Amino acid sequence: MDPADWHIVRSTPLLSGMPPDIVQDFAGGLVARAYEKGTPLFHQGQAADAFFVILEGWVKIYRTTSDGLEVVLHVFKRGETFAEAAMFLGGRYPASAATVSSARLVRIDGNAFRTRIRNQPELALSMLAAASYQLKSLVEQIEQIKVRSAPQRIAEFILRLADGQEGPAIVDLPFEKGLIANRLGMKPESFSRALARLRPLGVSVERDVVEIADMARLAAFVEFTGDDG
Amino acid sequence: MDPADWHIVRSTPLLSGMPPDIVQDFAGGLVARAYEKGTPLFHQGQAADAFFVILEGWVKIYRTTSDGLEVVLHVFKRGETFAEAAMFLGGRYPASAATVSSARLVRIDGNAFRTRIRNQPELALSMLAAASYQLKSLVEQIEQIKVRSAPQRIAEFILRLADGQEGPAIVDLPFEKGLIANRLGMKPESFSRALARLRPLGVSVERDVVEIADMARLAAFVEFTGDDG
DNA sequence: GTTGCTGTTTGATCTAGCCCAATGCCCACG
DNA sequence: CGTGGGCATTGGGCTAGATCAAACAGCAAC
Repeated sequence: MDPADWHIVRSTPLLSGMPPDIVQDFAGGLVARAYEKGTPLFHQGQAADAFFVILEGWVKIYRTTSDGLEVVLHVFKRGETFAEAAMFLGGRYPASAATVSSARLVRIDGNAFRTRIRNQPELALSMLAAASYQLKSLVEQIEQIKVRSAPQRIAEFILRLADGQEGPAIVDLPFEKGLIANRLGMKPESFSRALARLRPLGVSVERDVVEIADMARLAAFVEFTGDDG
Repeated sequence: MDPADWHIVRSTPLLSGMPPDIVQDFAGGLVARAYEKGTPLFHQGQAADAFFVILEGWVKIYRTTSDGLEVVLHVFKRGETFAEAAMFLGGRYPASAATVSSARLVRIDGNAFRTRIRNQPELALSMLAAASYQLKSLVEQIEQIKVRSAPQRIAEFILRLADGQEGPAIVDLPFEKGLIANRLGMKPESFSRALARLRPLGVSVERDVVEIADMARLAAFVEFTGDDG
């Protein structure tokens, strides 16, 4: 854990509310570890005894149905924490997690963290904030799956990647298209075609590099129910 | 608030973790109130200054999109609390709420509750439990929308209503079919047709009463991806 | 270079569920 | 006891996206 790593850990929504001395107190125990792409971190149903901070790379949260289908619920990125709500309860993970790129993570043990919280009510407040943020994001995701078309969902995804840029922009797709497709609730073939359908809106794709002529146009497209034009 | 009401309030997951004396302490402030069917309780974007306990009736949580479409995220029933996570943060409600039947609710003020929590870390733990339960339920909902067919989602809904009964069973649909349809992510027409398609599995419908010949058969149907019979 | 693997694209077909519209059923109200 | 307004069902046509299948590109190992 070098200083840059520390900066990331301290700036997560979960821990940023933590008094500095408590964070320091944590310092000794935390170790960053590198994972290869595709490493499983935990499985749904397992005892939830830890949560994670991502220093580098991407991690997917997914569920496997009884007949082997995989549904990706979320893909977390550098600087985000995941599994904290499940861990906190000391129950079981409701979904599985695995890295989707090579990654560096910090694993934070649940027991240690829980006992700290009992003495630090303010910590619980940050936990609640984090949980509630997740809640909101899931709520939004449901809305999107239900009311947006495939191209709109992709457009929205790209907008998020470009994160507030204006005018023309270039973004890299951070992981395999098949995974993005799953995350957006569609099949890889549909993703490919839907992405192609964004070309008239000034979106061109070369391998995993996406070039957007005008962000505003894309944003407008996401908003409209797309009856025509 | 008669004793039966109290029993309900005390047995919510959120408050059951609360020490009895604290609950007593609350007693003075709480008032049950009756609402007509269709009464809005709060709107998305409003300051989240309270949460609710349902003593009687049903409440829907929904989002209205920019073009007026409504997506129902959840329908809560008697004995459940809602909006606690949003309230707790003191931020804004991420969705709207309205009664879908005549109802009796207890409204619990956020400020009062928040200050109590600061002194009672254990309370925060129950809050977290509640939040995490919601999280899990949303996660499951996303999985269902993505991988289950319309008839399967309905079957699942019925199974939940019948809550563990075995063999033959009879259940009442608790509110309008259109609302159930929305909650399950489909149109009323689709709901009607999909429900009819469950007849071969021993499900018959008469107005809002559903008769199931064999719960096990329905449960099996939900599991299989339905490639064929 | 060749082989093989994995991920992506493209094509052709099929279908679940949406849209639009009509009709029917029930209950409330005069 | 009629009549009107909500909800529910039914019908027909349509389109988005799934499915099945094949071609294709990049990359690693040999």
